[in-house]
Amino acid sequence: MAEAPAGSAARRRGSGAVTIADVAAAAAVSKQTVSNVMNYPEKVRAETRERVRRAVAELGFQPNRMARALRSSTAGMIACRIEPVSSRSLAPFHDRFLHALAEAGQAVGRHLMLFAVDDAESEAATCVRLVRTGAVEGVVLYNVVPGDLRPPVLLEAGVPFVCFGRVPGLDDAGAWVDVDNAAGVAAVVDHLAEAGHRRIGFLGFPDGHRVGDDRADGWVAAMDRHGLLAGSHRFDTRGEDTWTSGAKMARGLLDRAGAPTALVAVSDTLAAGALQAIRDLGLAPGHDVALVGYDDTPSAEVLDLSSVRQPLAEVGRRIVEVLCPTGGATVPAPSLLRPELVVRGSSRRRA
Amino acid sequence: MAEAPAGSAARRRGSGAVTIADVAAAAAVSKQTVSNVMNYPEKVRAETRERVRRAVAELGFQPNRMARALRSSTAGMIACRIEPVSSRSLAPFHDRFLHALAEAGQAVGRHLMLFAVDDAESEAATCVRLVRTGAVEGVVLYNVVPGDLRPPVLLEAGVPFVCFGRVPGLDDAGAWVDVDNAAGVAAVVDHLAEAGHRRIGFLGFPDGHRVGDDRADGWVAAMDRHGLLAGSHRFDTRGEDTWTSGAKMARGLLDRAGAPTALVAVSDTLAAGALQAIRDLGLAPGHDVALVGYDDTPSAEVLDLSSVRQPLAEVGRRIVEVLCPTGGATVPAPSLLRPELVVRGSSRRRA
DNA sequence: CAGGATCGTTTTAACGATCAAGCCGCAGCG
DNA sequence: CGCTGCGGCTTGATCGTTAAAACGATCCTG
Repeated sequence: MAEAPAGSAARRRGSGAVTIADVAAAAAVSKQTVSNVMNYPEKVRAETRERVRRAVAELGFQPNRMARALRSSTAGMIACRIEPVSSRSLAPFHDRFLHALAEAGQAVGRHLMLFAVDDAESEAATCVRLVRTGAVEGVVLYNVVPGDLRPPVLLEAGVPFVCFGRVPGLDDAGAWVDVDNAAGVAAVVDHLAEAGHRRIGFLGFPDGHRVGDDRADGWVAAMDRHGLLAGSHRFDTRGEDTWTSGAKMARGLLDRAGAPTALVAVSDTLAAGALQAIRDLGLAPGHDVALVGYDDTPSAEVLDLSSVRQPLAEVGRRIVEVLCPTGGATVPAPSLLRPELVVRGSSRRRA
Repeated sequence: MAEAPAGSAARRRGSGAVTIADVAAAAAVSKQTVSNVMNYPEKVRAETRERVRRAVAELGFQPNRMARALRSSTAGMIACRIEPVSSRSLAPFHDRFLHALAEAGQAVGRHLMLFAVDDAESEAATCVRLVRTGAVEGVVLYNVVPGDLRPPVLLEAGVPFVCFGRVPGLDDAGAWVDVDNAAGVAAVVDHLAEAGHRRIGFLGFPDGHRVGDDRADGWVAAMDRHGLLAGSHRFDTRGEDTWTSGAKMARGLLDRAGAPTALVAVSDTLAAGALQAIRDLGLAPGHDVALVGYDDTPSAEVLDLSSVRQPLAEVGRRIVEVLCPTGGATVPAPSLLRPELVVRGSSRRRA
C-alpha cells in the first residue's frame, strides 16, 4: 500500500489529522465559533469569519465525518445492495441505477454504501442492522416486485427505506419510485402508429415478472387505443432476455406473409438480436422494418437503435429526496415517472 | 417514506436506539465490561459474560458504528469511484469488480462506499477528502494505466490506496493488483495450438491502451513460442470494442483463402460479433472455426463461448488485504494474478 | 507475612464534533 | 437609571464507544 510521505503539504499532527480545536487555537476563537463558521456562517461576524476561514485554509482542516455523525446522529449515508451480475441480461442497468443513486445522494451530502448479500432475506436483515448500528440513514431496495418480502420486514423494524419498483400497499407513505413501463411501450407504439405503421410486432419477456408484464400491458393498451389490436396477437412473442432469443423472435415474426412493419422490443438486448435478424433477411432497419428497443443502453447508441430511456437521474433524485428530506416540507407522494423515447435511425424513416 | 410503527419488537428508547449504557445498567456492570464482552470476551469472567450477553440479546443492542469509528479512528470503510457506464463496451465489468470489492471488504468487516465524479482529477481530490475527513480508511483506483495522474496525487497526500492495474513506479509498496492480460491471451493460444490449430487469428483493440496492448503482446508472444508467428501478421486485426466491429473483423479474416481456423477475441463483445460472422459464412463455431472471447461475461455462457475469466474475487480479496491488513504481518507484494480459461463449446472440438 | 503479580472490574478520559445555555457589552426604551 | 433584547462569542455538556489507568481482592513467593 502507498505510504504517507514523511512531510506533505497538508500537515498532520501527531497521530491524527487537524481538528477543530487546532483551527480554533490558530484563529484565537472557540471551537464553537469554528463550527458555526463551517455550518452557519451568517451567525458569525464577517471579520471573525474571515479569520477562521484563513485558519481553516492554512491548516487544511476538514471536519471529521464520524464525529459529526455521532454528535448529530446523521450518518450521511444510504445503503443499497449490489446484486451479483445476472446472466439474464446483457444490459448494465443495475450499474446505472447505482450511479444515479450515488450522484443524487452526493447532491444532498449523502454517500452511497454498498453491501453484498446472497438473498432477499439477508438483504433485509443487513438493512436493519445497518440502520440500527447507525451506519446509514436509510436503505434503497432495488427491483421491488409485488409480494416482495423486504418491505414488510423493514417496515416492522422501523427502517427508513424507499423502493425502486411499485409497492401496492405503501401508496400513502411515498416509499416507492417507479418508471411507468406500460407508458414507455405505449409511447413507442404511438410513435410507430403516427409514422403509419399498422402491424406492430412485440418482443416481450415471458409472463410472470412485473416489468415484463407491465411492458406487455403497455403494448396491448396502446394497440387497442389505435384500433390495431384485432388479430395482432399473432405479433405477440415472448422469450428470454438474450440476443439469440431476440433474433429468433424477430425472425419468426418477419419471415411470413403479412409480417409486421415495425417491432417493439422490451430490451435493447432483444432489439439487438432483432436487428441482426432483420439484416439477415435482407431488410433495412428503419426503412423496411422499424425497430425500437428499451433502456437506452450504450449499445442502442452504437447500433443507431431507437430506445426508451428511463429517467434514472430523476429516479435517483426522488429516492434520495424521500429518504433524506431537504427543504421541502411535504412528504412527497410515491412517484411514477414517465420514460422518454429516444428516436434514432432504426425507426426514423417511414417503412 | 416508510415510517416506524409506534412499538416494534426491538425496543427504541426516547429519541435513539439502545446504547451500551442501557446494557450495562441491565446487566449491572460498567459500560467498559460490556465493551469487553463485545470485543475481547476472554477478558471477562464467564459468568459475567453470560449475564451481559443475555442483556445484549434482550435489548437487541448493536454497537453504534459511528461512535466506534470515532473512538478507534477506523472508519470500517473503503471507497471506490463508480464510473459512468461507458458506451465503449457492452460488458458489465465494472459492476462485477465493485461486487467483488464489496464482498471482499465485508469479509474483513469493511464496507464499500461509492462516489461519482466526472474526471480523474476530481476523483483524486475526492479520495483525499474522504480519507482526510475520516470517512474511509483507504481508496481503490479502478483501471489504472501507466502515467495515470491519480497515484502520484494520493501518494503525495498520504492517502492509502490500491490500484487495479499495474503501476510501474509502485512496485515495492504492494499498491497494485492486476490480472495478467498477456498470460490470459497466451493461454488461449496455447489451448488452440494444442488442439492443432496453426492459423490463429487475433481480434484486438486499437493500439494505445494498456489492456489492449497487453493482450496483443500475449498473442504475439504465444504465437512465437509455438512457432506460428511467421506470416501471422495477416491475422492481426484491431477494432473498437463493439459487436459490429467484431463481426466485421472476423468476416475480414475468414472470408479468404488460407483463413485462420481459430480466432482469439480480446472481449466477449468482439467474440459475439465474430460468432455471428462465422455463422453468416455458413461455418459451425467450434467445429469449423474455434473461437474464444475474454472476460467471461454472462453472454459468454449463453452463447456457449469459451472465454478467459479474470479472478475478480481474488482481486478484490488482495486489494482489501493490502488496504486493511488483517493478521498477516508482512506487507504483500503487488499481485499479478493469472486469469483462467473457461473452455466451452466454441473451442472444444477440433476444427 | 510483607511485597508483588494476577484477575476482573470500575473509573477516568478521551475521540472530534455539535447542541444548548450562558455571558458580556451595547443599544433601545420606558 | 435600570430593565430588556440582541448580536457575537465562549463555556460546558453530550453523542456512544473504547483505551488506559486505577482499584480492590485474591493468590503466589521467598
